[in-house]
Amino acid sequence: MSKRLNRQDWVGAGLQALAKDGPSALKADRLAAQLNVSRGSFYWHFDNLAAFHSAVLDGWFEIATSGVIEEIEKLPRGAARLDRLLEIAFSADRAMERGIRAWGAQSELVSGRVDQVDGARVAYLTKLITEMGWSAGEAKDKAVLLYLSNLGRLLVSDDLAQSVSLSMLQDSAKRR
Amino acid sequence: MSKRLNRQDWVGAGLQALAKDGPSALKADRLAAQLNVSRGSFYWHFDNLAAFHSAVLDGWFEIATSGVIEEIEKLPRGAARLDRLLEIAFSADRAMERGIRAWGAQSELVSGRVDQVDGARVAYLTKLITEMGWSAGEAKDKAVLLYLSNLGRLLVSDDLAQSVSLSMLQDSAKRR
DNA sequence: TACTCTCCATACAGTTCTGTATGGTTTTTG
DNA sequence: CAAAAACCATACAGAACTGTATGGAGAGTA
Repeated sequence: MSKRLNRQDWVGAGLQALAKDGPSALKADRLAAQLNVSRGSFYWHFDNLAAFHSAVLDGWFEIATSGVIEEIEKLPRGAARLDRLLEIAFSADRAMERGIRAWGAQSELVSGRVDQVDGARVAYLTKLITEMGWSAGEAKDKAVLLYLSNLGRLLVSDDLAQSVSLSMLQDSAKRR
Repeated sequence: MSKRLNRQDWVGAGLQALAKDGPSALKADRLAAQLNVSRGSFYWHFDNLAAFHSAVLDGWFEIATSGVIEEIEKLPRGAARLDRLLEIAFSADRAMERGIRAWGAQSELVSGRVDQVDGARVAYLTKLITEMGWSAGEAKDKAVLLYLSNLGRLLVSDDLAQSVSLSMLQDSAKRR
């Protein structure tokens, strides 16, 4: 019944496990059990755990950054872009973000990559806010606060996260 | 030279290790090596790992919440309280906060406790902002955004964290 | 059909941990 | 000082992993 697996299947399972159970779930052992295959399959697709981890990180990078920016850049320049970006960021997978950050707390390599992503996101956000007419300095400040509060939202309980609305975030970037 | 250890020593070492290397450092094995004793000591002070973890969590709770609120409550009611609270929150141990959240991503028990702390902090912050003359609704919104942006700041790279100043946060709660 | 990739199972050796059992060594106290 | 309490070392059994080696089974291709 269950078909044969490829690299993508393993990476996908890794991302899912990371979101659900944290970085300690990123083991060949457990993933194999969950996918109903033996570790033989794992070690065919990946040289070792480190190689697998690197692939998972790449998978997240694609989902969390490249993919999003590509989508935004298709929209016409203006308020619509910022709206869409905030919408995407606001509804991001909280468990995933949690898992990634947790992973970063235990691996320099991962945290370096995460910091890089944070930087890129803030830079892009700053650019969009600048396009809305704010000065460079104001835009940077607004972008940072906006990003940090949304990031905080992603890392906090469902309950607390739901007490802040998308419009509350949008307002902080638009109101003059 | 190195004296004999008590429970507190172990808990302290645990908190330090958590901040430095993440939750995967919370092992009897490694901590013992680091403290230059054998695991015999560990298992004399704690029944098992779970008991130790619980003690570490209690230690964090004390530092991160009770201790702070006690200090604030000694100050006269008014703006000074909010200032001091934000000052403390702003300069909190980022590595520790990272470690705790990372731990929470892998343990329901821990994340439950963390959510509880988040709730208590936001509630207290709301109270202080209300005391400054804002309506209940406005105060709650301001408190949440303020808390989330500072939390985000604690979890992000040094570089990004330093791009937001304490006064930027303070302003968002004070400006009319 | 035969050959060749791609994918997987199994068995083995080795590492890093947990928890228990037992006995020894300090430190405190009556 | 003697007994008790607090603290620690060592040795053992076992769980949860990693990585390697080897022998297949399945699907595509000449």
